[in-house]
Formats: sequence, structure tokens, C-alpha cells
Amino acid sequence: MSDLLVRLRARGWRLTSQRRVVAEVLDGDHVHLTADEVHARAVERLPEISRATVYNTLGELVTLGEVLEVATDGRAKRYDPNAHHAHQHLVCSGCGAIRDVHPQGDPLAALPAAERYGFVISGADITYRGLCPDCSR
Amino acid sequence: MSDLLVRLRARGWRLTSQRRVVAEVLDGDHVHLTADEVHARAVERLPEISRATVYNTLGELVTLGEVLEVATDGRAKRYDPNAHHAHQHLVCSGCGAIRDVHPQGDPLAALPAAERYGFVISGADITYRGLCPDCSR
DNA sequence: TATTGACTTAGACAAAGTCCAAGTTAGGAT
DNA sequence: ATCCTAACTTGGACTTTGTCTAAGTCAATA
Repeated sequence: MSDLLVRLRARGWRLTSQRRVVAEVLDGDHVHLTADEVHARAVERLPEISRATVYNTLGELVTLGEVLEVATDGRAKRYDPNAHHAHQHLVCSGCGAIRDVHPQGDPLAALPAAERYGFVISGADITYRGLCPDCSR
Repeated sequence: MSDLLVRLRARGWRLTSQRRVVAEVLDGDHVHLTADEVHARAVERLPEISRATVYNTLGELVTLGEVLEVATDGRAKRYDPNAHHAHQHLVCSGCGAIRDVHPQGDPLAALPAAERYGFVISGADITYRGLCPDCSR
């Protein structure tokens, strides 16, 4: 976590209290908050932080590759701080809960050249869908 | 296509001119239009069709399993009429173009039981990302 | 501790989508 | 053929999510 702040500092970021709070809120495993959820939690620690700053900061973290943007449902985007460990997502169709998962093998290997239409392919995002234990009961 | 209208009729749909036009607009391969794009094309054939009806009709087609909803980018959802042939998507990070692709193997097989967190898994959506020939030039 | 350009703020704006009350119509019933 | 009515459509208001801007604030360097 504080590694993150150090890395950001090294890249010329000003370490404002707002940015620090956003980074703190995004700490942990299986964290996939929407921008508004990040804002709500940030406000608990820094009541005057604005929505615009949360959006700006999240956008910057994504640009720097420190946080991933996840769009699983066409609703609000979610922000995933686990950007330094390759992983995929398991989403509950009932309640929307998200878990990070680690499938075996390289998904790119499954796509034959004839199916690549001349694209230069850089990666693959997999969303597994199903019902979590609570929702399938 | 007219198969679709027949199937819808069999499920109790009233075949209004609006629904017919939306179904016609969604005909073809590699079609991944946003709701607004569907509306724009529908208006060319039926000038008085409203946005609300296009949204309603697309939602019903999705519920009936005739059309897939695709959220690749957190912008507007796209609607994919190719619901009866399993496929995945290849998305250009430059211009947003989408192609249907058919990777080999079953993506579910790559997810070990220990990574399923008790979910009942129903499927997996894969989004391959890269640059199309035009954008990589 | 003074300076300044980067950062933050509130609020206006925009895009995508939902909802509602009122009007219209497809298709079964007569 | 026409009537009836529940199902459908409509326009517009509204909500959610996100972007932009002008004015004010402040972190970091000197």
C-alpha cells in the first residue's frame, strides 16, 4: 500500500490527502468498488473530498496501471487494485459480487490465427458468470 | 430472421411494426450496435419509433435469449443478435470495432474447483483486446 | 516562507438508460 | 367485418454515471 504511494511519488505525483485517502480505500483483496462507493468511503475519512477528485484520481491510477477498470455489467465501472497480479473475475449474476480468480493456461493460446482478423492482440479478459453460494440457495 | 419473428409470435409476442423493425435492424453477422444506433437505424424505416420502445424491445429480446447484451467498455451496452452460436469477442482498443471469434476449448475447464468459491458457474465471457489492422498501422 | 503550477472544488453539463401516464393498436372474440 | 381490451407505444421527466470548467487551495521546491 505505502509502496503504492512511494511509486506514485516517484512518478511525480503530489501526495495530497485526497489521493492518499483514495489509495487507502482501494487497499485489500477482492476489492471491486464503483467510483461512488470509493467516494462514499473516502468521505468517511475526509468529509470534504469531492466526486470530481475521486473520478480524477481513479482515472490517473488506471492510466498509471496501478488499478484496473472492470466493466462487467454495463452499470457503473468498478476499480480493482489488484493490477500487479494477472487474474480474471467471477461474477454473481444474482447479487453482483465479484471474486478474483486464476484460471489455468493462457487464454490467448485458444484463439487460432485464423480467428484473429489481423488484430495485434494484447490480452484477454475473462468473466466467469454464475451464482454465489448465497444466491444459489 | 423471419424465424425470429415466428419464434417471438410463438411466445406470445404481438408483432408490432416497431418490434419488426428492431428485429430487422439487428439482422446480420458481426452486428454489435448500441441502443442508440439501433434507434437511429430503426428511425430510417419507421420515423415515429421512440427511444423507449427500442430500449424495451432490446430488453425483451435479451430476456428471451434471442440477443446478447455486451458490455466491453463501460460505455453504452451493445446488442449482439448472434445468440444461438456460442462465441466470444475481439475488441479493438483503438476504434472499438468488435468481431465475433470462436476460441478452441471450453474456458470453464480452465477454472479449478478450488477457484470457484462455491459458485454455480453457468458460463464465461471472453473479451480479447488488441488493435485492428487499421489502428495498428 | 514565498511562489507557483498542480491539484481540488462545486456545480453545470452530457450520455445512457428507466419510468410513467396517456394514447394507440394487434389480434382474439363476436 | 367490427369491436374490445390488454398489450404496446409514446414523449417527456427523471435517474445514474461520468465529464468539464472556472475559481480557489496547497504541496513541494527554492
